[in-house]
Amino acid sequence: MINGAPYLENNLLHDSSQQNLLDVTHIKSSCATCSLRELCLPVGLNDQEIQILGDVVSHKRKVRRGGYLHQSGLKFQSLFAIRSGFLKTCVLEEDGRQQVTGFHMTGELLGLDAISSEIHICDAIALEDSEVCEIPFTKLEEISIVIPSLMRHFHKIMSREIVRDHSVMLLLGSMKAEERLASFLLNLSRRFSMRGYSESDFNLRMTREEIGSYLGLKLETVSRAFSKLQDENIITVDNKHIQINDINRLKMKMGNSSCIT
Amino acid sequence: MINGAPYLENNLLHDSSQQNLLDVTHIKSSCATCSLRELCLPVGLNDQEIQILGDVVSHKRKVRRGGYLHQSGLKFQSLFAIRSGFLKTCVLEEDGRQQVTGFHMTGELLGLDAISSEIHICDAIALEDSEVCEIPFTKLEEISIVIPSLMRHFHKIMSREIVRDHSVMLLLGSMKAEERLASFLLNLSRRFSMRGYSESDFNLRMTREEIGSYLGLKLETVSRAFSKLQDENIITVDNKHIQINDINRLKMKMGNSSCIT
DNA sequence: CGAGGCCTTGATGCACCTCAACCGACGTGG
DNA sequence: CCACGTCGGTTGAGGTGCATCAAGGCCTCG
Repeated sequence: MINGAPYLENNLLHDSSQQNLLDVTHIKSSCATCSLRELCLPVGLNDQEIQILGDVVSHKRKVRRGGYLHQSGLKFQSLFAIRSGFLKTCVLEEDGRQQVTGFHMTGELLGLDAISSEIHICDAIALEDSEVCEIPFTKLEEISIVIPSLMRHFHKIMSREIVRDHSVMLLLGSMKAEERLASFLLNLSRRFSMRGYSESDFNLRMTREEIGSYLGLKLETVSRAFSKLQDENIITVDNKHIQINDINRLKMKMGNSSCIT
Repeated sequence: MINGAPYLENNLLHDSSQQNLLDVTHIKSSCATCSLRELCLPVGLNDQEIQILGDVVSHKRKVRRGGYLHQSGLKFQSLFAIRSGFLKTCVLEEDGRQQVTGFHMTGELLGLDAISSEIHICDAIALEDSEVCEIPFTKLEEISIVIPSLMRHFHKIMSREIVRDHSVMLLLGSMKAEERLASFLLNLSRRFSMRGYSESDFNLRMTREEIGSYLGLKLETVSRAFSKLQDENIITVDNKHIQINDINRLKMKMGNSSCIT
């Protein structure tokens, strides 16, 4: 999908990848050679341990823009580590509204919320063509018995997700629209910069409505908040292209509250 | 505290001890005889495994009403399982405001958010005299290597916390005051009923202000929402004593949204 | 008794929602 | 080619739900 390559390619490894309903393809991959190993699950593992993990994480899946990585209600079997691309997770309410619970980029792990019930309780949708590594969860638990440092790191990842959620709760519970948007932009900025991209110049992958859903605001309010920050010369907005002109004043906008982690 | 008894009493049963800086006491305990083992970490373990776990969970701590179980910034070493009582967790912002991130009752596990940084990032404060079991986290990780079902259950507990946080995010992001309060009351009701207490008649342990902080509302708004639900004969409010008169209509109040899990 | 904590209720203001109009980009089909 | 619809975004006008400010009641405690 990234250069228009056919999805239905057939490779001969133990991986026979047909496109399924969820709009993905399967490809062999390995942790040992992955450029994300300092960001992803393998953090802190030695070569041998990475090899064991890589054998478990044998499948790579592609999800095209707009496609589902997983859907609410489906049985949970694997976590997904994002190799490239950008996804959102969202829960669908009975009345059709959907609430975005997170935006996810390379090196992040998806599916942690499904461990408890073994059923996916949210949808994961690609906001741009994406590739993920599939990590069968029971196998991950098995090898984490022989690789204690992997287990420890996995626990930290889950814990970090809880911390992140708490900071979003704080945002939703006590910040004004402009503060929320500032916090959101700074969070994106930091995550882009951690991945080697510019911290002050990036493209949003999501619509105003998705941002609003995540921040507990209506899309018009998000748009107005963007305009206001631009009027103050703190950022420059050109549709989805954002430049942060004065990151310190953007931080001031958040008031005394701490940023989304 | 409850009846004005001195705190520094020294009794000779397995029930006493000295008050330390964090206002707690240390006592020997065991999972094998704990009435909460179907609710707490030991879920699904056999007798031998419970024994191993019980040996690790050797200390019981008491926290008086208003006392800290742990404080933000302190080094994380143990998880805490609540044996009795009721606690809140909250983060303190730079400007002095505090936001409640959760209310916690018997059988629930505290400290999961501190695993990632190994530093407590929130305060845990007892809302009534409470007892907790202290679970040294590195030991828990060690024994979960030899008790895979413990590891699996622990992962589910962490995952459940993430699910819970997502449902609170949904509440904060999209529900009106009355819906939030209804959701909150139904959540308490369900958790009380799981523990053998009445689902329709209970006492709140927290103030209106703490409820408001948790729900992203001001205390006056919480108070008005209580009054409104009472005016409609859905609940009866007598200060902290709540009776749910019509649980179905209370559920309707939440709209189509799902409850806090 | 007075002080302080917790709660309730009323009056007022404002931040955000809602509704609506409009714009530009893009794709489609006559 | 242009007409047209759709989608995402911006902006304005008006309404409203909640915050804010303020007063007063109840209870406990010293």
